[in-house]
Amino acid sequence: MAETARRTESRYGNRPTMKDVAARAGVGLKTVSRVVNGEPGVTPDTERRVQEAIDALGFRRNDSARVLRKGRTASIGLVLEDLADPFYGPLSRAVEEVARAHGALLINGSSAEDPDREQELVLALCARRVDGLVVIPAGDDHRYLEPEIKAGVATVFVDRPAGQIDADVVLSDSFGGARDGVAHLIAHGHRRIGFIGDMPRIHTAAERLRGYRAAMEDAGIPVEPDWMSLGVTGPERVRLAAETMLSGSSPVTAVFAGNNRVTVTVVRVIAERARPVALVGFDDIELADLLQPGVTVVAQDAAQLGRTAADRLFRQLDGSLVLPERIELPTRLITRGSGELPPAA
Amino acid sequence: MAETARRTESRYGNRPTMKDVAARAGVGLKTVSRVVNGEPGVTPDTERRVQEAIDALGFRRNDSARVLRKGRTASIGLVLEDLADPFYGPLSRAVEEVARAHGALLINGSSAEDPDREQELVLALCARRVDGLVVIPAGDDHRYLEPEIKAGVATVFVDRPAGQIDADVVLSDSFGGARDGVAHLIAHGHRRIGFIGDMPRIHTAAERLRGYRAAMEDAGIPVEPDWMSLGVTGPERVRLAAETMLSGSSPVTAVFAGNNRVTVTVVRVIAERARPVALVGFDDIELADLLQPGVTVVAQDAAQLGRTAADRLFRQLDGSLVLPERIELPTRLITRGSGELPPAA
DNA sequence: TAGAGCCTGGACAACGTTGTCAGATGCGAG
DNA sequence: CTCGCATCTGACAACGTTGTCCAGGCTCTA
Repeated sequence: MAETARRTESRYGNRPTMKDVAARAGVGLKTVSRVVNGEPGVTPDTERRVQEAIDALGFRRNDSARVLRKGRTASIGLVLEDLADPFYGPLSRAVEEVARAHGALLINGSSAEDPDREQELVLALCARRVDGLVVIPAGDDHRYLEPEIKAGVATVFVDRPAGQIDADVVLSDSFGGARDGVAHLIAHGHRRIGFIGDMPRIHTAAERLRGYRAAMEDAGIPVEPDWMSLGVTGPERVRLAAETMLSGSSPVTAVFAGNNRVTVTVVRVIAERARPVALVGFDDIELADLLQPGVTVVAQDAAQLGRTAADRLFRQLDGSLVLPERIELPTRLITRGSGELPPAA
Repeated sequence: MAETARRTESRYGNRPTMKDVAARAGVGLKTVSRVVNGEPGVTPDTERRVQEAIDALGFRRNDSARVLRKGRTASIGLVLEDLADPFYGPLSRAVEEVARAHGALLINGSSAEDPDREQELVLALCARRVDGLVVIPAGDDHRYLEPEIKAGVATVFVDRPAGQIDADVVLSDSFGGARDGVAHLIAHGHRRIGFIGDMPRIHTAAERLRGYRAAMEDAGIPVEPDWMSLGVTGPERVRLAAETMLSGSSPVTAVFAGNNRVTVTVVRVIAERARPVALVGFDDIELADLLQPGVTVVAQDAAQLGRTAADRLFRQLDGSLVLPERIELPTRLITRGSGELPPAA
């Protein structure tokens, strides 16, 4: 049991290769290759000898060399904003499952909402020669991807459209979802409604704001500037924004929260206040039904977003897709109480 | 603007190579390599010509070939149970950040708690020649990894120890955390306390059960068999288990939930019942503080777990680590109300 | 001005695998 | 007994990159 002897004699590079296996089994290089890949044309006896040599040496095929030779890597890249965000977990998992079904591995990275970092990541993935890319864009100019796409890297954008290039996109209906959510608040008697969202350069944030404005306009309610607050979705800023809207001479009676992170902070702020405030949030959150009152949300199906995107990716690779398309998935309003509170005096 | 012409003339493999760049720039192959890698020994004028050729052709270095030549891939693998589980998001992100700081990419996969799938994934990653592996083990026999570790693949296990091999492990103190959590319930007057956990073959589940038993024994409380329920953590089974414990002739007055998934289901069951039931859960959950009552939890720091593991991984790769070690991170009891309810009659 | 030494650039092999193709072996038929 | 064919096996090149090594041109000094 000398397992502790790790990397002593063997610094690196002395892994057995097919040549070693061939030598040990007393066969040719190609025969080993045939056995490893399950190709026909090897007598059972030879195969057994090769297999024994493989086991004895602990040989494992070097996929780098294989990729170099064959062209395809059987891996796809996923670039998203933050793996730790509960919205992206299911999305990521869904992409992974589709990849797995196609025998591909998933390489992923977080852009941290930084366009430069996104580009750096994407290009690193291209250098690895991933077969395809699923990108949740942070930046708004993706012309840097043009040569890659031309060279055959399948590409699908998710959650937000690509900038400056024509590519497959899978989105949720942010505009419609937000409009419906705000209309729901209006239907319950609210007229002074606040909107707190992500940075305006993020497409979904802009769309949801547009949905908010549309709902207000449809109802003939003029929107006051200080009812809207866009920016980073860290707790500090959101808290400040919410408290500002809820205070002053003519405070809002309801808030529409632009995404899951905003929603949780707004829930906290509202919970601290005496006067009830209606709330509808974009994105479902766990345990939303158990809060008092339950949080009404506009839910999007993150897993479905990921599945759809990955499906399209592999269909691009199959060659069964030709033209880029824009797919918009519907959202669903889930009423739980917080959106149905009447406006307080 | 003919961006729609994707993969027409170019099926694959006709990406420009260094040879193409060299030809176009009118220089030698190695000179291109030098420019691409920022190596010294190229006159500014030559460098400019090469750079122009690179841009004109849209050349991108093929990392597969590079890896084959150099030996190291600058990528590490992460195998966990389910990317969609909120516990693993931050862990995964933390590993990614450390990898990024070392210039490495992260390839990850979900084992879905299936030992075969775990092995399949790990070996696929080894075939890719990842430099290192962070594994949250699903199985309990990892001897299949021995040849890989010997060959130089740095390996760190997280959250649960490796089976049958001697390797670095980073854990949370499941035993101590559970014992403290249960002791907390006992301190608030409970004697009939239930335990609902994950499948017993999972190390953390077994350890937490052991912590539960220890706390009960320390208090001199004999444990009845039907106070303990271990199995899959899907809502159906957990719900059934909770309802069973809470009904009958002598129901439990408090429940210790073995992980985040169990906790949310138990919270739901408890919310439906008239009689209050005390609850302490392992793992913190979002919004736990806003529920009525707030959910008392034994929190572990998932991000710290990931960071610690990744750090050790790269220190193995540096060669600054020699002997496998077992690191146990402390847990933290966060009291919020649900654990402080007195036993109901 | 010649020689030494430095700097730049390029030819070539090697990494480990797979595809091509040709050689070897064994068997049955004429 | 020999030929032909089918079956199995192996030699070799190629994938795209980087490390080694050498050649040629330059500068600097004596």
